[in-house]
Amino acid sequence: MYTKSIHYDVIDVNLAMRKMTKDECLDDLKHRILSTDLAPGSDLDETALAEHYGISRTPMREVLHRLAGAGYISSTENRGSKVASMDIGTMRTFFQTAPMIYANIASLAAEARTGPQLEDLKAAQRAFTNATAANDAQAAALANHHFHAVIGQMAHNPYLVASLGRLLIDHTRLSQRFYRPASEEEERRIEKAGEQHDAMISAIEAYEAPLALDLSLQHWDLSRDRMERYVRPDPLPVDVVSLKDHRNAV
Amino acid sequence: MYTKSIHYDVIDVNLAMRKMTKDECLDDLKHRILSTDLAPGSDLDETALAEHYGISRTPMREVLHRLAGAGYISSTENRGSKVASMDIGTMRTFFQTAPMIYANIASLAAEARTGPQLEDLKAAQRAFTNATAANDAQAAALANHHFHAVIGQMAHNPYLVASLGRLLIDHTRLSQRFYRPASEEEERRIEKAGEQHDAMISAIEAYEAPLALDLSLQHWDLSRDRMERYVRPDPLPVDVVSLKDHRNAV
DNA sequence: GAAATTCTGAATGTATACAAAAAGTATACA
DNA sequence: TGTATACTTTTTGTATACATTCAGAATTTC
Repeated sequence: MYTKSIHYDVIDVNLAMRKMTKDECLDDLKHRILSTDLAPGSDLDETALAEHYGISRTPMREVLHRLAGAGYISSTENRGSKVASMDIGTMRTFFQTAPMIYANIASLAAEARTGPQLEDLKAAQRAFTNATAANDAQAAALANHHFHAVIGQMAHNPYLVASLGRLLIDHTRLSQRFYRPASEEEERRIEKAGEQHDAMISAIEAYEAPLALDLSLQHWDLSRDRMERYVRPDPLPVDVVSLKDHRNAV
Repeated sequence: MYTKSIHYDVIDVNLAMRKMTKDECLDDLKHRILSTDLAPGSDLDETALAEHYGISRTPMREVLHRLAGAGYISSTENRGSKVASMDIGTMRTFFQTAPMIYANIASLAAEARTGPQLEDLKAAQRAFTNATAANDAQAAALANHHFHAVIGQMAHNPYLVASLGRLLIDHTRLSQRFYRPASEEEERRIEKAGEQHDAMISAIEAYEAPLALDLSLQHWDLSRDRMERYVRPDPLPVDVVSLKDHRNAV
């Protein structure tokens, strides 16, 4: 999915494009929402979107309903759709819920995974490491999303996968900027996330459920650290004058 | 919702009815699926349904997509929709997942509930006791569904509610026949379920999260017992002859 | 007679015209 | 100036005709 990702010039985003199929349209909108290219809370005009994707309003509306069902957008009767918002309440709930779901999903995945799914997972991990190596933050976030979605498939639990899908939407949007290392320390953390992915693959491959669970919790801790560090960064220097001097000195 | 429930003669189910609004259609289909009036796995013909509800295919398709998004039905491209199936694998997963979600939802509900929601919950419980008192198994199952859905709203956690919604669909369908007591013992169990509901209401009202969690686990145990008893009933008597004698003696 | 192929029909999928609802704008009036 | 109300515009919702797809029947071929 993320290897054959759809590419088109960002400049062209608001111009009509050659007839896209309904599924491509669905995938493209998902990617644009996950990458926060479409900001949380922004309005979606079905006529404009239909024109943009070169399909009529009927299938466009169907796509929007599917996105609403999966939690990507929220629609109100007679008042259109908007990209799912991410307010402070959502974030709190997210941090509260994610570890439990992730851990259980990982454990179930290690119990129920199939061979082909394992190959998918390894492919997703390759895409992830490629993206981080290329410093492509957006691709890395999407590849990470896909990696965890595949683990969800492995878990073979439609109930929990419904939660997981919604968690991943917000997780990916939150972490959108994290894979562009701001410091050596950050770079080391991204590296570590990749290593944790590899460890999780091994545990799942060996059907070691408790280990997979434990690793996924460690992975969550790392991810949470980075999100907290982003939400609550180091405060700006108080002594602005000396900072200015320092700048001038460069 | 379950107090002003839609009534129409069961005989009329396959005849066209006076123009229903889209939302009514959605609710009616949900009820018919939850009550297993529409059996798991059965095919849904969108043309026939549209005619039945007196709306055109466009809004009918929208309703079907909404139902698919919520897990009531599953649709395949170019091959229509069918009521979500309930195979042995689904059941296993259900029993595996339900207690965790229910318990966490109950705990969160006790932390976050609002006043109006508490009133909704009490109303749902009244509907439930009325239905059991009237020996209306179907109404009881739907009222029970609503009761737990309201607790889901209280929890204020869209991630877990996505799981809960799907669990409740299967739970309600599984327990469809349970509220028609087959014995005094069964009657006592239904009574106990109602008492547990009351205890949960009190815990939630008092913001006592750990208690609500514990009560919901007890409630689950009872529910699970009854489902197991249904799936694996007492074996038929081996000594058929003596049974026959017994019957004749009556 | 069995297998493959081509029809045929019944369903789903799409486009478009029209209806209804909401939002925005201008005007009248206090 | 501020408010209310009627009108206009924009956007969403619905119906319907048409296109496409798929499953099964009929036909052909070996």
